[in-house]
Amino acid sequence: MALEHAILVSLDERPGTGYELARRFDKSIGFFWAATHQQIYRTLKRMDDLRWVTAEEVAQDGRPDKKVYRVSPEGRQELQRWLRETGEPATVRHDLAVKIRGASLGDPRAVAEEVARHRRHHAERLDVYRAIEKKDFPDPSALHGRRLHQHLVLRGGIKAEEALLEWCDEVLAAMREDDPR
Amino acid sequence: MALEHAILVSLDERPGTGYELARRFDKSIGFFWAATHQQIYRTLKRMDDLRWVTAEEVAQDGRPDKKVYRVSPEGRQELQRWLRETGEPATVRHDLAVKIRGASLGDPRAVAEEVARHRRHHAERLDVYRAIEKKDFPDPSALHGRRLHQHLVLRGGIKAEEALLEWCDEVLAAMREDDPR
DNA sequence: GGCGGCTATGCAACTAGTTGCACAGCGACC
DNA sequence: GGTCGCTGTGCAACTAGTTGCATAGCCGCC
Repeated sequence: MALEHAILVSLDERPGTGYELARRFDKSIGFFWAATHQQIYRTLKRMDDLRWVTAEEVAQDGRPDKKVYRVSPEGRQELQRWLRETGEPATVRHDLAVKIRGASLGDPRAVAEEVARHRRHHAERLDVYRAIEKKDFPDPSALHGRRLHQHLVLRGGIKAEEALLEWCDEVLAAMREDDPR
Repeated sequence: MALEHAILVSLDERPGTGYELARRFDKSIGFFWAATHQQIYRTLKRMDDLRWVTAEEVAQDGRPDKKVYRVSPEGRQELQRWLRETGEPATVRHDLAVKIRGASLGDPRAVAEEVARHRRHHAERLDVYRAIEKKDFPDPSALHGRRLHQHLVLRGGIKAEEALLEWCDEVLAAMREDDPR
């Protein structure tokens, strides 16, 4: 399970509350590891029990107290242990691929429309990634260490979305030719 | 949940036992929807309760009886309903990306080695996909209907693995330049 | 003056997925 | 003669992830 480790990486970059982490998991690190606020709160609690993080309660007025978490030495050690571990490549689960494969058992046009929807999503996502790259990494060749690594992860997102976009286009073209309306 | 639907698609192509389905999920359809034999047996049982499949018990000698499942009319209807449904794009979970992003908090060289391991895995997987394409779809432009859809899904796998391979190479080159040994 | 959205946390119940084990006979290999 | 792997099914226990709800005050909008 890598949620703990994704949280450790994120908290190491900047301490924060469960709520803030949930925001970060809606973007940035969450582009490569999805998580809801529920999961994050539960996991932070467990990590606190394990002493991988320390929580500092901060009173606020006008809103509930918040707990600012930061990585402890034990947490950093655990992260280093995990980084040395070998892991299996992520298991894939693409309902869209299953739908395409089953298209001829239902309405292929409805499936084509679903592919078009996904195409739009991937195009948007790609725009977001490219905008981040332009803004945060204007000179990629000058990068080192942490900043380099952040950029490389973003590059992975860009390459994945480009491939998905091309695939959607290929599928749409082939299905249109197979069944011209 | 698409496991039921992946099973429906697979059983519609050819009826089979839980064991056979588990084999298929180790390759072919399983390249796009991972599942263990445990999950498959449990799901088949539930699908049988829902009358989406029918089971025919076949006695064998020398080994346990087997249950050959096939899709029922209700199952086909459910599949058609699902094909018309819109779904969200798959949530991603790439521990490798998390590891790269955290590389500078541990040993970047160990992470680079992990990237190299994944690179080998993706290169192998790409070879498998290309071999299947060459063998099963020698003339892609002549395909229609079900065969076309099967090929398009395979194309998605090829494009995804190509993108991952290129990404691994980019990461390895950049990390080597950042930290030449 | 009400409604929705933001910050902030969390419980409870559910669904899905993983891991380990068990049974059982066959054939192949060493 | 024993171990390993294949076919075939399945239970039990666990871990992970999702969904719905609750609390609670603030702010801005219509």
